[in-house]
Amino acid sequence: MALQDRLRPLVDTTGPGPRAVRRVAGLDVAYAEDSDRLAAAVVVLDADTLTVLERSVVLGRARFPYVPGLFAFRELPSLVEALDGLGTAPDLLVCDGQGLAHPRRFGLACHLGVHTGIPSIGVGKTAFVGTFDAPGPARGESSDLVLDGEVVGAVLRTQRDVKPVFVSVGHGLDLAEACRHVLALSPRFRLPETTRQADGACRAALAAAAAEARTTG
DNA sequence: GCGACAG
DNA sequence: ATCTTGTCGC
Repeated sequence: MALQDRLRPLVDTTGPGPRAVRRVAGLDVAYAEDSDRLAAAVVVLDADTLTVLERSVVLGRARFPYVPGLFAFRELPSLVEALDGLGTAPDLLVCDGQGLAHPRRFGLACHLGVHTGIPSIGVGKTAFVGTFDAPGPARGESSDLVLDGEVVGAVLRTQRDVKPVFVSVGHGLDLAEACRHVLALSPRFRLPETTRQADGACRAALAAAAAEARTTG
């Protein structure tokens, strides 16, 4: 927690934002049911066509338990390894989890953004902190996610009549721009294409590793 | 003190 | 996160 408090001042919550977003990366981690095995994936998509440009997946093992508020210490190490395996650095990171919508305003998206220096966004499937009103039913509508009287994120409807996602700034851009990107990345499904691709990649890798281990014995 | 709690 | 069982809709 002290480390998060120390790094928190390094977060840029306004930024000019990434100049030109060409390569957008989705990051996610999958865990083995039993054992501490995990697979971390970073999938880079063309921001315009949303087609996959590159994938980087690493197998590893959980070295930190899941503790609400300290989530980055569990997933960040493996995600950084996967990022290092990329041929070209992405222009934007879309993380599975929260950014500023965190008890100390330093969720996984902030941590990854500060660590890499790459603009980042946090997209959570459920709320972690804060209060909010339900956003309107239309795609694109949103409401403020408030914590201690401060707007720490947005509850954004990416598909009509579908449960909204929780968007918060990670690093290097503002909330409005973050929501704009998330919406552009979610033309058809609730979750951004980046998140969906990363989720599929790490799960596939974990399954492949299990099958290989099974064959090998 | 008790319950909640990203993934 | 992961599992389970069933339902709804394209």
